[in-house]
Amino acid sequence: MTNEQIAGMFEQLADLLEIQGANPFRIRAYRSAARTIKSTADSFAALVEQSADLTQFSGIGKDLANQVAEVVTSGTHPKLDELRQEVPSGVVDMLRIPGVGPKKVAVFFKTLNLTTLDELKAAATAGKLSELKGFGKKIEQSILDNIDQAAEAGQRVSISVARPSAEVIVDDLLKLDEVTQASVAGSCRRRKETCGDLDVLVTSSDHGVPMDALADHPLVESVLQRGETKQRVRLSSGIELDLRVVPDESFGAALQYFTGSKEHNVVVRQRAKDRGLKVNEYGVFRDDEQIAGATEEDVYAAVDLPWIPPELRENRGEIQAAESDSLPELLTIEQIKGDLHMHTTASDGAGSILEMAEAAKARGLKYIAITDHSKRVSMANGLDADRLRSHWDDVRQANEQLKGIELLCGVECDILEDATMDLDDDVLSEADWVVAVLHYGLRQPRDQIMKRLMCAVTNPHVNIIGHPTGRLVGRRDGADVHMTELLKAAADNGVMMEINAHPKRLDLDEINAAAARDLGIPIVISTDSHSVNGFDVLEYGVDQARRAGLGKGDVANTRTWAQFRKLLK
DNA sequence: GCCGTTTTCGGCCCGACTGTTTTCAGTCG
Repeated sequence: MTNEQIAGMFEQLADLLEIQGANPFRIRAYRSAARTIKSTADSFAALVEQSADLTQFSGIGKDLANQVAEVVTSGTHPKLDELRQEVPSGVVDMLRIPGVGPKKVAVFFKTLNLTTLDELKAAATAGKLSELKGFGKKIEQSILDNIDQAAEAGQRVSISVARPSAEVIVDDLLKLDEVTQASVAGSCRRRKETCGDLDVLVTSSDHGVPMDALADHPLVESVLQRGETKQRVRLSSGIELDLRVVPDESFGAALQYFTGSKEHNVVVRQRAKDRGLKVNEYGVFRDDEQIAGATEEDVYAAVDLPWIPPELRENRGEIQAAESDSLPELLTIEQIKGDLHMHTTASDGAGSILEMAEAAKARGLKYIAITDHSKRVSMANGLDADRLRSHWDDVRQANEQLKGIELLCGVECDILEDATMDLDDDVLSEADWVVAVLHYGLRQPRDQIMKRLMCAVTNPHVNIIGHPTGRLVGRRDGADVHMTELLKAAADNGVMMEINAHPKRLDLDEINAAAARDLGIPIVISTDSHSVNGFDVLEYGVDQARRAGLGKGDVANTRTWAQFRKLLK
């Protein structure tokens, strides 16, 4: 049972309790525990086996600790099963309709006995919803307008899709004479892997101007809401965007507020309260007097904290670090000197060795490793020993020709389903750099997955585990990796860990990357480029590292190759 | 349901927008 699964059960429980009208703070407790479990690197299943004290984790008390133990040992949750009996899953699906929350869902279920989205749609079409007390024609129509999207609603989009749109809109709003400041906020500013929607903030002498400009923007499909200070639109890409217009003296407070995360802000506001202050999106107030708010720095200073980088604002220790003046100096993309994972036409890449090298050099990289696939990946034209040796000859020859960049002979070697390496040790021993990866058999049981990873970690020639879990963001869970065990073995055997920068992978995630760093494992951020444009994704890997709190010293490919190779076993 | 050393009870962040109301509830972020 993975942390994700345990957290998922608590989240379902919270949804069901909400529809039943349970105590909102009890519901919050379940959500908060789910969040803690999801954002912990250690496996709760393993912790239960070791009889560890789970109440050491924030938001998990005696009762929830028992529930976790029960879930892990029995695989089921009696209270959840009971609630599922009482509330059909189709009722929970109704929560995905924008504008429909637990209270309305409860009315649909309890008074009209509607149990699926289809039944709800039929009832709305027949005009039955508007006959309910507290409901009218507008709500009914809004449900009809949105119900077909309910299946897609709530789905998050990749940061690589969301962020470019938001930045174009911010740039265009900044061109308006009436707009003085503008910024992306929300999860996009925190550089999360995915965004549920976009938040954009502007200050303007005239509220109407930026709102009109947004409504007419080529990326915008329709306006969903418009008030005095807030406008919600849908982009043609399907992403929804909130625009907020605030006065200049409130820009910092609004930016802080709308950047979130919610959990981070709760702590900031509690600190304000403890100091007799109130923080809202308009500023920091003592009684009715505004004492801060023009800049984010002022807001944090008002609660006795230094400015905290948005990537860290998740209430995962950054407040304590800020308090003790030990916030990390986060990695920047300019500090990356080499890229150690990429493909060429020798396997499934689109660029030649020289094309990839020139493109890397043009981006300021000083060294790259050519790491084409090994033979098991036949679909990608993976290389056997003979082809690989001949390919390395070409790499060495290219290295002779090129000035200003160093080329390394590498390979992305599969860890086979039977826990052996796809290439023999004598071949691997000739490589400058060996990336070991799982591609096939990701659904194998944990024991076999771990056997395979241990085979790679203990191999004397393997330098790094690439995309360690094999997950695809929002599409496929990774293999059932016992991460704590893997990281410990990697640390013991001098094996590094990759943050694969491709926005579909971002693997390790920020939780596990931080856990690796804590064990002193050098992290390498790699693009896994399959073409000369593939290097573009580096920024997403850097963002992931920043969210993990990594600095220059934690990331090995900030070093020159001469320094880097001293880290190799 | 969690949390805490001023508390083991009584708190738990705050405001905008919408739609349905004649002053507020629900939803959202």
